Amino acid sequence: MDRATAHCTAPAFGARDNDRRPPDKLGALAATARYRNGQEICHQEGATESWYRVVSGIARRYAVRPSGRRQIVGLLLPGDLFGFPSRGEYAFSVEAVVEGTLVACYPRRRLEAQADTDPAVARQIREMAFDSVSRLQEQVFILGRTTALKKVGSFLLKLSERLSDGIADRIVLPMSRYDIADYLGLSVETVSRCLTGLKERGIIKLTGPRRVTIVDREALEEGSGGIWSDPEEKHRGGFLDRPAPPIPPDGFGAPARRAPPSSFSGPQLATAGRAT
Amino acid sequence: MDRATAHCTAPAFGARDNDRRPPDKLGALAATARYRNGQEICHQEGATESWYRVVSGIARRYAVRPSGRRQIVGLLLPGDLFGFPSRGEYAFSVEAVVEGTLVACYPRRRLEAQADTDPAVARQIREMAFDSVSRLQEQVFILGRTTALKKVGSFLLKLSERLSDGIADRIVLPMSRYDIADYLGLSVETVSRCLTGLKERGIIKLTGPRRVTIVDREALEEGSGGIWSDPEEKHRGGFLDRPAPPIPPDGFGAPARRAPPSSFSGPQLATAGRAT
DNA sequence: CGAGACCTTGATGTCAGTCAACTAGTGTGG
DNA sequence: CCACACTAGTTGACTGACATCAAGGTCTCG
Repeated sequence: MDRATAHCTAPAFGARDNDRRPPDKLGALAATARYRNGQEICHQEGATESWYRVVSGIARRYAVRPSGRRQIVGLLLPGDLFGFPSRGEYAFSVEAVVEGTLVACYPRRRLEAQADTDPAVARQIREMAFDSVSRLQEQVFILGRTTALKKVGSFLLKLSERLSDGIADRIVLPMSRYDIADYLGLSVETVSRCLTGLKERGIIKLTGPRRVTIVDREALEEGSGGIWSDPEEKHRGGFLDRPAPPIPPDGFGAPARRAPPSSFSGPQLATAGRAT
Repeated sequence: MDRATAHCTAPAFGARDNDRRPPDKLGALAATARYRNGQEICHQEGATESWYRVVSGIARRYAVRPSGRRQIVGLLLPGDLFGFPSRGEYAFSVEAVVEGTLVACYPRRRLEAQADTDPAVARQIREMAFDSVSRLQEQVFILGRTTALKKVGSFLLKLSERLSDGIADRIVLPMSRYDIADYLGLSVETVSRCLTGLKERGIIKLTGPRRVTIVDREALEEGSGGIWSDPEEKHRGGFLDRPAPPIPPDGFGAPARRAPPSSFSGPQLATAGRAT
């Protein structure tokens, strides 16, 4: 059985749309389907004639490398649109992460036709694409972190932001350690160690394997490294400087070296553009 | 002097548009400006009332971490649109990488108004946003590579793809090693070592610090790791298995372990949604 | 109970970051 | 002109963070 529980219901959503979206103009064309954990939603994203949107639940966009290593290149949360054409040769698959993930499926052609006639639809699609860009940039930013601890920290923050509407500090991880590892480009063991590391520093609490409570959000934010584009703002090192695991008093501690190497917007304008 | 050489000329482009884009509907509103190497194009991307588009030259989107480390989160090549609103708290700056980078600047409101009346404009903006998504996904994919060698390999491939219209195997690196390092999340030294490593394996040639010739593209592609979503396709290890540096016959060599760990589309459906 | 998924912890090896030294090209000023 | 400073790039030695390998623990389900 493929797409086992797929049942087509026309509008059927807009009811579950969980947040601050504009009134939905896309609903009319939707066919929703429910997916089980691990079930494939679309095989070659972008190659299909459909666009998709997560209504509830969570999905992952991934590729499997020749080595057998799976890489998760994106997490799709409620409200996220996916499936639009990708120019590159890369093609990713998407599958559900949590049981009963509900996905709306739109025929691309008809949606685009509708966008051509109704500017509001066009605008909404545009904004969703912008959202995608925004999220991907954040992800790139997270992946660019230097240490595993910071990656995991950033990941928790982002998750809490998107899952709990920004305030509640109790997160239920929707995915396994393996998923997190594949998402952050780490090994499972490292992810596990980082979580216990954060726990030992008193920054988070682990009440059950999947339940995380953020105790010291500020430390987490600092430790996860800045966000600010100005070198001036904020200079503390972050949670890496904190007491560290109380029992084994080894030093973590961020080196925090490397001054902006050069070619910085500064005065040296003429020297710059030579390039051989 | 800010934006030193900025001179406003109305259409002024479409002439330099370098590739396979649809006939340009956006030109009429543009004001173009030329930037020097290292010069800032926009400070808080997304916060401005303008959208930008690289006409010629190259720009980098970056943030500076509290540690002083600069992180490049995107490379903007000719044709790329940037500056659209980002939802997250992250704000990146954009500056020119090569001398004389030409950037078109559009008033956001007027462009959106035009998109509302002209579906072709709306469509074009949409496609540009999709392109952005596509490129960012590729970048995430590259950043997810495990080894530095693979990252650099992927980077070269992507660059050759985008800069030389896909065929020519001679690349002129538009950026310094520092930039590459900050882009790939590596140190300069590692980037340098990787390039010489690839040279010693006979995969590329370095004719001058900024001039790279891809000798064995296939090896580069294999070594940089797969692209395919099916575990079945392709199983060779890539250039890491190759003779390796002829003089120091140490073994690199890809471990290529880790089978898809679990929770794979498999039968365990009921267990999944528990989360505690 | 046993099987299997999921998670954690420990020991060990290795890749890449760090520090340091060196080369080369370029612009500056005595 | 040459000394000097500065930037870009390369290479080597050392070390530390993370992957890997291995073992054990917990929970759920059959």
